[in-house]
Order: sequence, then structure tokens, then C-alpha cells
Amino acid sequence: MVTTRNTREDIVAAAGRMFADKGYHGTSMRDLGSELGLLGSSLYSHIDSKEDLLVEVVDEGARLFLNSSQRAMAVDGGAEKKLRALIAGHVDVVLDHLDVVRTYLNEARMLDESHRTRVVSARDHYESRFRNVISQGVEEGVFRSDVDPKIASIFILSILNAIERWYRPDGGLDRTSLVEAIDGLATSGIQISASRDPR
Amino acid sequence: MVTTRNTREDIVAAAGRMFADKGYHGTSMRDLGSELGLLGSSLYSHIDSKEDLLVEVVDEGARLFLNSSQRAMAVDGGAEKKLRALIAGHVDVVLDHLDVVRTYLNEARMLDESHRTRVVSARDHYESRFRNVISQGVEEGVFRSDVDPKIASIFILSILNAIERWYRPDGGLDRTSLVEAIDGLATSGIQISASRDPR
DNA sequence: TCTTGACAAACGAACGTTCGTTTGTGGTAT
DNA sequence: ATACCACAAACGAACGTTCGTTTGTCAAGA
Repeated sequence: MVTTRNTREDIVAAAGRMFADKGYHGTSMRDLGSELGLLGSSLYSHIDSKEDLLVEVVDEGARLFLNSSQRAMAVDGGAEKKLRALIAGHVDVVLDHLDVVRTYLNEARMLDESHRTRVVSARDHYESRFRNVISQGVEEGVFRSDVDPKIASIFILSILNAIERWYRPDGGLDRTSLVEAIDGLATSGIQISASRDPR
Repeated sequence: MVTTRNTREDIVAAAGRMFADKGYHGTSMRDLGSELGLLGSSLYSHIDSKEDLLVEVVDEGARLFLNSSQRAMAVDGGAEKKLRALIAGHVDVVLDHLDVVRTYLNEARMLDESHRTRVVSARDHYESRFRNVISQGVEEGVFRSDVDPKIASIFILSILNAIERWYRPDGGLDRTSLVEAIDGLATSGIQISASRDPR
């Protein structure tokens, strides 16, 4: 049997996995090495420091979300359709890059201040896209005028970011249904309303 | 000036604070000691191990949520009212015990398996109260019949549990308005009545 | 031949924890 | 009122271990 050698990308990927599972401080370089069949010290042939690994994983998370939201903003249609695209895009990023996302969401705070600041502002930028689309929807008259875009975007993102905590790919809920369910709660809530059409 | 001595409860409280901020593995016993003006070793006059502190804080979190939900289930009224009581109770627990809740939500997974199992089942029990109330509401006809109680409860709890990540007591949003906003999105969504978009 | 990736050994610092000792305090006997 | 003692709380040093990282070597590909 031929064991291929490890690349730097293998190491970053494994770091994302382990940081997601056991946390940055809960993962040692020796842990990480043995995940790849290496000694901890051998990792330093590829990287300069442990923190670099965290920076790399977290930055990738930020980039994935920003790219996704940029694509969503480019779809034709009004606020309703754009919001749905933002939601669907977010779900895709979470499900396709679960480890990176979990590290991005839970371990970014372990970065030192300068790196953390950069990540926070990327996150703000991302969230502003949700805020703006909801604002636009209120102005267009498709969303209720008593909706606070700031609060509503936080709530929708809360649902989206929590997916990593409970969703299991083999759990009988496919991603289309998931998007549908989130969009459904966000737009219509759970309550019966006389003026709301049943489907 | 009189410096009072530290009690065991002081230590548990400080542990909750530090575990919430820097994570369990990111907090050393020396860190924790100096937070209280003590050496790390001095903590062992009060406790047996670092993990005991985590167990204690996390258990308190579980207890707070279970008690809160028990009180909510006891209110008179239908599912709508009970759900609102569950939401308000959850918000109270989060805002009144922010450090404990943050440790409960983010650090419980660092517990060893036996402790973690117990905490997970407590959490399941808590979540089942939300699920049951929503089921009841669907049966009563006050919630839409196409609402999946399992999914809806997950989404509502996602919003509730994310509060610790963004809410600032001095941020101009009081807790009544917060409960109102959550209840509003959960029941009515953001969309203006009439029609769900065609797709 | 030169470069690369991994190894083995080792470094100093920090980790959780233990130990023997000191300090302050509050109750009891004188 | 004073002396004493038991006790809890904190200290400071040290334990064995693990941490992230550095160094030097060496085999295998290019």
C-alpha cells in the first residue's frame, strides 16, 4: 500500500476538523499530527505556528460566507427572492464546509485581537447584506413595516448559524426542505392568520 | 480596607465567567486564581479538580433552564400563551445568568462522556417542552398545520440560544422588547400577509 | 545533486495538582 | 479579659506531564 505524503492543505483541513470537534485550545499539535499519521513536530515542516492554522481556517470561513452572499445579491428579483438566495447560500456553505464553519463560528474568538478584529468586520459586512435586503423588502412593501431589519437579520442568522449544532446529513431532512423550513418561519411564522393564504 | 475571603461560590462564579470568555481549555487554574487575587494552587483548598468547576457551572445552567420551563408550563392558557412564557423564561435565564449560560451552551461538550450524556439528556428534556407546546398549538388550531413542531422548536431555540452572542444590556433593546420581537417573528414572520411567493 | 518531508530528540514554558507550612479568625477554657 | 486551640484559607515550592516549537539528520524523489 502506498501512503501519499501530506500537503499543507491536508494539515489545514485536519486542523479545521479537530478545532471544530475539540476546540482550538483543546487540540494539541501532537493530536493534530497523529490525525495525519505524523509527529506533532513534523507539522512544522509545513507551517510556522499553530495560530496560523486557526487564522487560515477562520479566514476561509469568512471568505466562503462573503462569496456566497455576493452571489445571492446578484440574483434578479426583489427582496423576497434575494433573502431566499441569501438563506439558501448560507445553508450550502454550512453543509458543504461543516468543519470550517464550526471553527469559524466557535473558535474565531480565540484569535488575537488584530486577527479577530478583521474577522469581526468581515462578519459585520456579511450580516449587513441580510439587513439591507430586509430593509429593501420593507420599503418595497413586501415585508411588514413594523419589522426591524437589524433584529430580523440577527434572528435569521441565529437560525442559520445554529444549523451546525444539530443538523445531521443522514437525518432525513434534505437541504431543500431545510431551506424551505427556514424561509417559511422567517416569512410567515407559525401562527394561523386569516389574511395569510394556506398552502 | 477590608478584603473578604473567597468562598467556594466565588470560585464557581469566577470559573463561569472565565470559561464563558476564554473557554474551558483556554482558562488555566492560575488565570482563575489571579481573577480572585489568589494563586492557582490556593483554589484547591475549596475544590477537588478543574473539571468539577465545569461540571458545577454546566449543571447550574441545565437546572436554570429546566426550572424556568417548568414554571412556564404551569401558566394558564393555551399553546400560544405557554410558548410565549417559555420564550420569556428563556430570555430571563440568558440575561440574568449570562456567564453560566455561555458556559453551558459552549463548553459542555468539553465534559467527559458520562457528564456530557447527562447534560444532553437534560437539554433534550428542555427542548421537548417547546416541541410539545407547539404540537399542542397545531392540534388546537392556533398554529398552522404544516408546521413541523420539531423543526419549529429548533428554530425558536436557535434564536434564543444565540442571544448570548450579540445581546448587550446597554444596547438600547430592553428585555420586554426582545421577547416581543422573538415572539413576533416566531408567530408572524416578517412577511406582509396575503401571499407566499410563487416558485 | 538538490530539495523536500518526516523523524527523533530536545528545549523552555506552562499545565493541573500536591505538599508542607503560614496566616488569620472565632470559639472555648481559664 | 486573656490565653489557647482548631480550623479554614492561602501561600510558595515543587511534582510529573504536556504544551508549542526548534534543531539536526536522513531517506526518497525530482
